[in-house]
Amino acid sequence: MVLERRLDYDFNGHQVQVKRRARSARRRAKFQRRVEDNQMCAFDLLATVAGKLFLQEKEHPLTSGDKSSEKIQQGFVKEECRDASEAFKTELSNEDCHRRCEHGFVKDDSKNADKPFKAELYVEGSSDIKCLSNSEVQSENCHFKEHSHPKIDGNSHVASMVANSSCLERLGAERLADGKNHNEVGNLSSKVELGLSSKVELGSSGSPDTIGCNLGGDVTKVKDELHKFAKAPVVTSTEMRCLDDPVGERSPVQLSSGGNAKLSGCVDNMPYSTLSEGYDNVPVVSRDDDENFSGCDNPSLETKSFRPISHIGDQSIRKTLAAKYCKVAQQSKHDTLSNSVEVVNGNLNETYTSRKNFYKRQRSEMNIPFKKRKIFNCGSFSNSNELVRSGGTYDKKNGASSTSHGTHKDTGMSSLGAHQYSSLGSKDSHVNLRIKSFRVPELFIEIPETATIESLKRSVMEAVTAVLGGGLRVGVILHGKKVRDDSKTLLQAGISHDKQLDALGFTLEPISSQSPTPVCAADSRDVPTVDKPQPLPRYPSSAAIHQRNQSCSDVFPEHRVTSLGNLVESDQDSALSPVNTAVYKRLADSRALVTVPEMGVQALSLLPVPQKSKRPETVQRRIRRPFSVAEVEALVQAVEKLGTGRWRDVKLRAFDNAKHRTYVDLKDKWKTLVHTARISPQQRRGEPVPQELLDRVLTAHAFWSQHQTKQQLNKQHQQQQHQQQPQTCLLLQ
DNA sequence: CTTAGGG
DNA sequence: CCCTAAG
Repeated sequence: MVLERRLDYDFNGHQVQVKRRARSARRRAKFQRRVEDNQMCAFDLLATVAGKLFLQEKEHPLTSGDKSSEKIQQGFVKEECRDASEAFKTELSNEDCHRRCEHGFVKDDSKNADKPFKAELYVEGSSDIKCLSNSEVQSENCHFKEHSHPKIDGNSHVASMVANSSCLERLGAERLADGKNHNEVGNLSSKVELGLSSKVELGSSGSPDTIGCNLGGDVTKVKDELHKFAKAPVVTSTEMRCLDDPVGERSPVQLSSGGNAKLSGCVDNMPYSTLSEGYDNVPVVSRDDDENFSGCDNPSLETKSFRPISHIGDQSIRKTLAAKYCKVAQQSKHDTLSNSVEVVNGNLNETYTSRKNFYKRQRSEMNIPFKKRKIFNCGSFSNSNELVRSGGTYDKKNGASSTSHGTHKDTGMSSLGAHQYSSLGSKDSHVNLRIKSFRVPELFIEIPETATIESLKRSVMEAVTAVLGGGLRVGVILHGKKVRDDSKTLLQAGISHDKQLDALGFTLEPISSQSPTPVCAADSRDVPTVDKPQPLPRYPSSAAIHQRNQSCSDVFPEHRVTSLGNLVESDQDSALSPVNTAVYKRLADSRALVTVPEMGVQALSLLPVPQKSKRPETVQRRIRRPFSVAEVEALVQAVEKLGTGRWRDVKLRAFDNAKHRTYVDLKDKWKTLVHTARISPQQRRGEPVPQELLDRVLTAHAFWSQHQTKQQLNKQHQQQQHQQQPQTCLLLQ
């Protein structure tokens, strides 16, 4: 990719420069000057940030007390920046990795490969543009508060970074691209800023990156949260992504670098648990410091939430990422499903090159197009939607308050949630179960930057309802084990009112996934009255949908009505894409439990994009959905029967229900299958396809190729004959 | 809209 | 997967 290459180049260029110091004194001197300049800039920036933080601190005395501000002032930014750049680099190098966070960016002139790249950060409140050289931006701790920035020129973007003293935070700065680089990631015409408070964590090496913003926090109100989210200022295009915090509480945004990124030791040393605690209930919304978290009903919660933010020290600072990609990966063993909403915006001009294509795509499927990593920023915010019910009633208050006293007994899986309530105690003892929260699996939302907040809200709502209504099934987990036998009674399964059901958990899983995808956990001491989920057929059909709805309805009756089964693709396949959710061990504290199975996210990431988008949004690339073995099997079978060249028929015959598989996809898959079959097993990637299938692929391919050739020959013959015949006729006449 | 291929 | 040229 051009962009990546270019970025790499920049980075490399920097490295090169460093290594070749001796090469040219002049160059060195130049570099030096630059460094100095950058340092100055960095300090300026820091000062600004520090000032801001200081203000915050004042505002939120609770959180004061860290040395971070001091550090910042002292210029401890270097490390962090370096980390950021490294992370960035790492990310760039990993094409498949969606997680990208932005950091400073290159405003590069391609001509100056040798020079360190310069990143420009725009800090709110400061009219100056700060320039940090790559090399300069390194420091162990950087603490920046998020800032929003107006875009300065057509291509410039704001960079905002906030780091907290705990070192955990990190953020990305938006990258500025110069006018020439339209394809650069950083090149966004605008930025959407979701004000979410979150904590940004830098993954330590080996961990996946993630940027997440935690949305609401406590549990309870998906809707509210979403609404809040919607209220966040959307400046323009950006991809936003939020992660849920595994714990179920608001979590910080995590940014991790690619597996290789070297992060400063800070992160590693920082006990996550500590952090997490500090971040609990971080307010999701706010765009700015002074903005209050309006959705909070619970005072205590509110207070709590702010604490982190205000803290310079160990709390997170909210940040805005304007960035690019952020792949969320949250999940550690403890994670729950990620529910994140991803809003992707792109630069219209760039991305949207063809309206025609856009429509085309829309017509063909409802996939979520992903613009190639270029253009978009992401902001992520995770919305942990939590539904709290007590006695069947949706209870927000409890949700909020429960958090405070929440005793979480982690049993294998932590408890996200449910607290139990006393049983009603009747003859047939009932189990009252309270599910404190559920996380909504990842959602992708595509929306034009020109869309209104209202439409954004609607889109999010639709996405959420679609998922809740028809894209999920409920799983029951007891003592860490998934209860698969749906025919068992609760008692038989070990769920009774007189037992402590600490280990009872529920999960929301994509219907298509076969592996357990715990989404949420609940713990209850009493017996749950909730039904158990039923395994769905691999190929969900209408029947499957039914089931889904039913199972969902048990848990979320309120959503049943809105289920938009149709919006959700019936993926039979299921996605198997290995979730990038790598494991985040650091998210330790999590009370949430959750293990994230592979397919979970993917299946859920269907994008409930409004069918008729009023505006063509940026064309985005569809999400990648690797073919499952079952799909391959179906494909092979169909091709064996129909032959190559009849992809539409193949589609109808074998993938009629898979809306996300177009005949072109099938054709492409066949192409890759043929290729795969021809290469050595060692060279194959992805989910291994049984050799037997590959053999059939080759056989079928050979057969039909030959067939096709013959047909063509026949055709030619016929044509020749036809041509001759008329002539003959004429002659006869 | 489908196919077929290159990217 | 995307994009397109050709039917």
